[in-house]
Amino acid sequence: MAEFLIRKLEHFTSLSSDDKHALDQASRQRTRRIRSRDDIVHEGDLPQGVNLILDGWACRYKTLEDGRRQIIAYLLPGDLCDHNASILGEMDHSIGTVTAVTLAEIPPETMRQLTAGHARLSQALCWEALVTAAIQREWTVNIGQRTAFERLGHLLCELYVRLRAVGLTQGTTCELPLTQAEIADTIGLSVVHVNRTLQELRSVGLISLRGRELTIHRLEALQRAVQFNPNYLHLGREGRHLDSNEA
Amino acid sequence: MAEFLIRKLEHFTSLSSDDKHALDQASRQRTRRIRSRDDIVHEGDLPQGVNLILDGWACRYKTLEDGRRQIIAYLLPGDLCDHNASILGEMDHSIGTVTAVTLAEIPPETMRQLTAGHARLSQALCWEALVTAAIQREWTVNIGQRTAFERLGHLLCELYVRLRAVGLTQGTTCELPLTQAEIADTIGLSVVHVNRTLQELRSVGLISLRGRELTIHRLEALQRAVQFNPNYLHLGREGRHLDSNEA
DNA sequence: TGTCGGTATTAACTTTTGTTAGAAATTCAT
DNA sequence: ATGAATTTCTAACAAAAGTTAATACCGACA
Repeated sequence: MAEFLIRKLEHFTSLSSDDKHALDQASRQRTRRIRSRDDIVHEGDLPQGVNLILDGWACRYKTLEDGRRQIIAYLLPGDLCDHNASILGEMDHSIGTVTAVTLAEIPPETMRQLTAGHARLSQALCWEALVTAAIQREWTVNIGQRTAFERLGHLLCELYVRLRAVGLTQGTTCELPLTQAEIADTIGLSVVHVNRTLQELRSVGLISLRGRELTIHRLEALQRAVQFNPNYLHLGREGRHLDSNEA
Repeated sequence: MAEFLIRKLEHFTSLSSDDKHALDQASRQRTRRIRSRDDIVHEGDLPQGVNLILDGWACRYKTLEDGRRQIIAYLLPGDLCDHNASILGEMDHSIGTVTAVTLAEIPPETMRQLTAGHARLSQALCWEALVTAAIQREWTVNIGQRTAFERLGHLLCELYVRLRAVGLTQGTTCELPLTQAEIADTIGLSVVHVNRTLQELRSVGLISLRGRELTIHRLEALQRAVQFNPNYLHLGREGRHLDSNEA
C-alpha cells in the first residue's frame, strides 16, 4: 500500500525491510476513498493523525472571502499531509481532491510507534516534511518572480519530476488531471492566460497536452527555458537526471 | 538573550522556568554579529545546528540566474532558522541580513539536549516550525491571489503582528527597515509599483511610513481592506486582538 | 557643511495580464 | 447514443503592472 511513499523515501535513504513493513502495515490500518473534487479536510477542522495519499491527486488550498482561491500545494501518491498539524489546532486551510483519492489515515498512536521504533524511518519522514517546505518556498519564487510562461513550465517540470520519483511516469509522459482553471488558481493567472500560455508551450514544441496526459518532449530544454532547478526537491542524483528517457 | 523567542513561544504554551533557563543558556553559548545587508548562509552551504535571531532583521531569499530575486521569508527577533535543515544537505536558498543582526548559533548537540530533556519546549519548537510553514503558505496566497494594494497591506499587517507578538511595537508603530526594492522583491512587484501602492495606502489614511518607521493608523480597517486574517499565525486569542492600542 | 551614493518619487509609455463573452470541443450521465 | 454540463479556446477590449529615465530627497561622512 505504501509503495509510493517508500519509493519516495528511498531517494533519501535506504530503509530496512522492517521499516518498510511497519510503514506498509500502518497504511493498511484505515483507508478511505474520496471521490473527485471533494473535500478531505476543511479549514477550521481539528486534524489528528496523518493522511497518506495512496492513489490519486489532492491539493491544499485557501479561499478568500470573495471567492478567489489559491492552490497552495499538490498532494501526489506517496505524499503525507498534516504531520503534527494537530499542534497548531484548527486547520488554516483546506485539502480537497482533484481526482478520486485513496487515503490511508494513520492514527497518532501508530505514528508515534513508527517514529519511536524506527530511527531511520523517522529521519526519512522528517526529510519528507522538509522537502514539502522547500517546495512551498519554491512556489513563492515561482509566483513572485517568473513570467507566465516560466511559471507554467516550472509547475509542469515539478509535477513531472515528483511523479517520476514515485514511478508514475511513462517515459516522457505523465498524467495531468488538472483543469486549466485549477492551473490558473495554482500559479496566480487567469484561465484565459493559462490557455494562451499552454498554446505557447505547445507551439514551441516543448510539451503536448491532450486529455489528461502531459508529454514533455524536451525536458532539458524546458528546464532551461523556465529556469527549473530540481535541487529544491532534494531527490539526490537521480532526481537531477532528467534527460534520460527510461522507456 | 532568548527573551523574544520565549515571548513568542508563550503565545502557544507556558514554559517552566527550567525550560526558559535552558533556552536562555543555549542562546548564550555562541553569538555572532553580522552587519547590515550581508549574507549569513549561502545557497549550497551545509547547515548545522540552528540559528536564532536575537536582534535585527534577516531574510531568506532565492536568486534566479538572471538576477531576479525573491525574498521568501523574513526572520525577526525570536525567529529560529534551519531546524533540521542539515537533513536536506545543501541549502537550497540563502539567508541574508536586512539590518545588522545578532545571532545565536545553537549547536546540534545543545539542540538535542534541549528537545530531549524538555517535552514542553520541544513541542513549542515544533509549533514554531509549523507556524513558519503556515506563513510560507500564506505568502503563496498573498502573491498568487491578491492585488498590489492587498499584497502590500497584507505584508505590513503580518510584520506588525509578528513584531507585536515579541513586544517590538510601540502602540500602532513599529520599525520597518526595508527599502522599497526589498518590499518589491518580497511581494513580486516592481519598485515603481511598490512606490505607487505605498502612496495609495498613505493617501487613504491607513498608514504612515517615514524613515524606517511604520505606523498603521487603523489596523482593523487595514485588515479588512486587504483581507488579512491572522489565524495562520496561530498566536491564540491575543494575536487576533489587533484593534487595541496598547500605548 | 557640502558632497556622494543610495533611496524615493514621478511621469510617460509599453507590455503583460485580466475581463467578458461567446463558440467549439469534450466529458459525463442516463 | 444523446443531451447537458464542463472545459477549452478565441477575440476584443480594459486594467494592472512593468520599464525607463529623470529628478528630488536623505543620511553618512570627510
